[in-house]
Amino acid sequence: MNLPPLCEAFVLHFGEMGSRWGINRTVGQIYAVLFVAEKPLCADEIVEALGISRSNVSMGLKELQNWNLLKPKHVQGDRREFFGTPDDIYAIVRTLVDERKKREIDPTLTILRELLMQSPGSDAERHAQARLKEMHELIELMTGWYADVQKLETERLIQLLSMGSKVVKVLEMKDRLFALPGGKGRRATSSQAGG
Amino acid sequence: MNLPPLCEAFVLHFGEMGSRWGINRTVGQIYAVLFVAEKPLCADEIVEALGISRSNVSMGLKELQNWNLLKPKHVQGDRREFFGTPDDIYAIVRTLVDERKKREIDPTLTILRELLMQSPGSDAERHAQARLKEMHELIELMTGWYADVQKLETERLIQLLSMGSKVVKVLEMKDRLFALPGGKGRRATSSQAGG
DNA sequence: CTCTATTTTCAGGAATATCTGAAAATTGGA
DNA sequence: TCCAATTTTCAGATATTCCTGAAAATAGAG
Repeated sequence: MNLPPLCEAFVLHFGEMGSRWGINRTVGQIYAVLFVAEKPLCADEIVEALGISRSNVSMGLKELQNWNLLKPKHVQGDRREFFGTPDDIYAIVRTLVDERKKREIDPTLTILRELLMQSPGSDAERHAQARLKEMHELIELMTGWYADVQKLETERLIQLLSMGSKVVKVLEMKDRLFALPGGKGRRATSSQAGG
Repeated sequence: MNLPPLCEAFVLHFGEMGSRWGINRTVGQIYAVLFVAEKPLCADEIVEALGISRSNVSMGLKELQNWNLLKPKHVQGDRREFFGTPDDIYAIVRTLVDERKKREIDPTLTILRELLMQSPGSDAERHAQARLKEMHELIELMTGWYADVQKLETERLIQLLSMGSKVVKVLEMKDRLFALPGGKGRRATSSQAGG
């Protein structure tokens, strides 16, 4: 590997972490190199940096492009293609989450819905369905939250995350100010997000 | 595989998804079986259900126990050990996130902090550090949010998630009600969560 | 169109990860 | 203590994933 020590340390760690996330170590390393690079790199520069084969880089870049994680760039009068990562790290995370959701969560929701439609043929299946229903509702709750929060501009998102659970305090305050007739027990257990 | 069709479909899908998450397919299947089971199962019942070797089940269960994802149960007058999953699916997700954080995020934060302490020896390293700083701040923001939100009781958590980005509306309202002297520009860009 | 730099593909070898059966270890009861 | 049921370990077999070099495909310049 042919990188400044600091970059190398990061690249190695990132590759390692990637491999715990079902991402090919090399692909993780390629992304790490591009992430810390000062400017977009071409395939051969990545080969040079990581000391892996050209074909491996090609496959890795293709994989990353399938994930929408790269910004390709063409240089005038140069036939090679250069690649960088988005400057905005929030954009990167949004893409990552979107893609993982598309590949893993959405198919799971589909299966769960299919299985919940079936009429159970035994107590075992009835019980399984009850469990799957819980899972389905939880996933819907979380993806619903994400879909909503995803629309926020970064500034607002940061504000929201910085607040953490303190928003609950604000909500309580709101509830007190505009006290509902029903008193404190505004339940939100089921999947409805409520208008 | 020896399971009711509905369970089998779920188990297969879950194993498949697990393997995309860096989790051994079989381990995922074992958890899926336990998740939908009506009662805790012993190792041989899992062998029977999944059609895999006894030793494989043993290793899988050990793995799941390392993740704190199982509820072991002993039956009076039976030497075998039985395993179930927590009834509360929110508890399961909390454990999952906690463990993943411990294994993946925390070490990453450690590395990032180490690298940010170093004095850059070149422009390349200086630029890399700037990038790593962005990443570090983002991760701190997210883990800070999680640490905070994690403390909420499930009921409150559901309420919070159900609101999604609507809390931002509430925050705006709060800001209007208690208008700060400085006007609208309360910035929250840096890592401080603000008391 | 031709030429050449560049990228992509892919068969097969290398490296990892997973799984199994057999043997060892553990454990609770007699 | 000893015994038998149960669990765990682990070396080697199997399966999967990853990587490479060579060959094919692509694409821009002339």
